[in-house]
Amino acid sequence: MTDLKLFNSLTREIEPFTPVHKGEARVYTCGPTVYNYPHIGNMRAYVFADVLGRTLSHQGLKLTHIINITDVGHLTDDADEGEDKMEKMAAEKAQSIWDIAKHYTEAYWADVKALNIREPAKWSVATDYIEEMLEFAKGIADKHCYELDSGLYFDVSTVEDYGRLARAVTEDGEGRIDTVEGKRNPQDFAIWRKTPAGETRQMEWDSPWGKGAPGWHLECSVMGEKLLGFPFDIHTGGIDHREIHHPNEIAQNQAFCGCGGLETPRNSGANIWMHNNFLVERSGKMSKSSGEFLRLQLLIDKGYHPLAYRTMCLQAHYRSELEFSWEGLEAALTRLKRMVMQAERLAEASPREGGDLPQNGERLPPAREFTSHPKFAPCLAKFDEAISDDLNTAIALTALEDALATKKVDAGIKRAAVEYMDGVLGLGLFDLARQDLRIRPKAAEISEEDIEAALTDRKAARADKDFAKSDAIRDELAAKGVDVMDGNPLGWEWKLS
RNA sequence: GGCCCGAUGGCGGAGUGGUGACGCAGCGGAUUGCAAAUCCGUGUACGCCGGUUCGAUUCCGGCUCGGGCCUCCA
Repeated sequence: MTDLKLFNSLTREIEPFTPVHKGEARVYTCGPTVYNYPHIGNMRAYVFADVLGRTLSHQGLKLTHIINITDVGHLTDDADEGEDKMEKMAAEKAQSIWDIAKHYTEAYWADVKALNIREPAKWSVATDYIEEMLEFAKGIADKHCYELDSGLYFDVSTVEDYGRLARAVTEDGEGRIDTVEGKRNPQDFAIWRKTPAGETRQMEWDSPWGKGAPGWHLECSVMGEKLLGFPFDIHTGGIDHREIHHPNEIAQNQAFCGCGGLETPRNSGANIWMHNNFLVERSGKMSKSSGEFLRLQLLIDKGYHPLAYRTMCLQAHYRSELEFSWEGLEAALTRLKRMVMQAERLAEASPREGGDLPQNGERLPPAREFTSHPKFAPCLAKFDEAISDDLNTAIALTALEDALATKKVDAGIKRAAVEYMDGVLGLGLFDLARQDLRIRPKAAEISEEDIEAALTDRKAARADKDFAKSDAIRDELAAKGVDVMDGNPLGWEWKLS
């Protein structure tokens, strides 16, 4: 087992991973704000966090992973006059804010499941922690906060090294507009947002600073501390969080623990802060606020299996921007298909000693036979080295493919080795059949029954050596988006893109 | 305007101071009635200009181009 090294955004260096609690890993992942559907760029963050969690399990650590669900507190913009995202969507849809949260939480969970993202130890829901947030806020209010008409604000000058994570310049930037009257520093942010006088919100709570809702940075500090304890091991999120949300969260954490500056990373509340880079399109970064966005369901509607998207994510390093294109997705689907076909050949083999990765909260079982097998030991070494090197999934994936391509070996050992590596990457190759990857595109002009009927006719024509007819049927099917494949048990596939 | 990042073959994308991953596409072969699918094999790259070095795609400087952030965002 190679020692795990991870890139820490706080120091901008690759560091050895040393658990805070021996034999354990405690991870907090910033989850979605459930005011809309997640797009596939959002989901990249959870695929990344999932691979991180699986890698920690692979390292033999008992994992406690928390992902939060933000159902309150995000503003449509940073000016505190901005509307609350949740309230806004509720108003637009004429639904209760709680129904909105439920609907989009479930939509998010569906995507999580479809992408083979493991269930965390807990989905922590922000509104379940209002009391704790109030306690947290009261604890830091005197020394670090001040009250304005619009709410309770955090004075960022009261903690050391504010903005270190973002490498932010401390002097006032030209482009930054101070929209809230009375803020001591432009970077000061709301801990508690008061409901404007004369208004009533669906989500509001009493507080020493009046009726209102918590600021959107507060929940992560509170849930991280409550559920994992400061300092915990790793805090993850999208790279955008590196600039505003996490620096603010860190400032709150420093205030809470009364500790010093960030030369000592654990004063931030977590030893390591990790951020995945964006999924981008040629037209620019994906954005929810720009109207149309790519949802996982759209990929499925076009006939792409969701795990093709996971494969696509794994082909790149999490810290690199990843270019999304339909061609790229199709390439990933083909790659996945070929892996699945290799795995299907091992379907009958009973794996030696099981290749299962430990589940969330479990410990790694003792070394298995395949780890010392002459043909698989090199694959596993390559795999382990790659995944332990700041999660180099691109190379780890090739090690998995090396194992799949290994010839003349006991199928049971091969299956165990493949299953193990796959357990870390999370493609679930043995839970997939090639047929599962054949998803009917929504726009398909022909039903599967009609395809099968046409193929029966074609088979008869071929038996009669009436190739003109059989080729005509094939052409008709091709025109309707179906590729016929005679020498293949699957028989036919959809033509995508 | 400020801060930051990137530039690798047709596309995507690793990695490295000297034998130039990998995937998809392409090409060749096996297979097929012909194809497709599958399997095997295979070519092509490191933005530009300098510098350091025996040697740089890899280190340093400059330039050009692209992108991100400074507003909600994974």
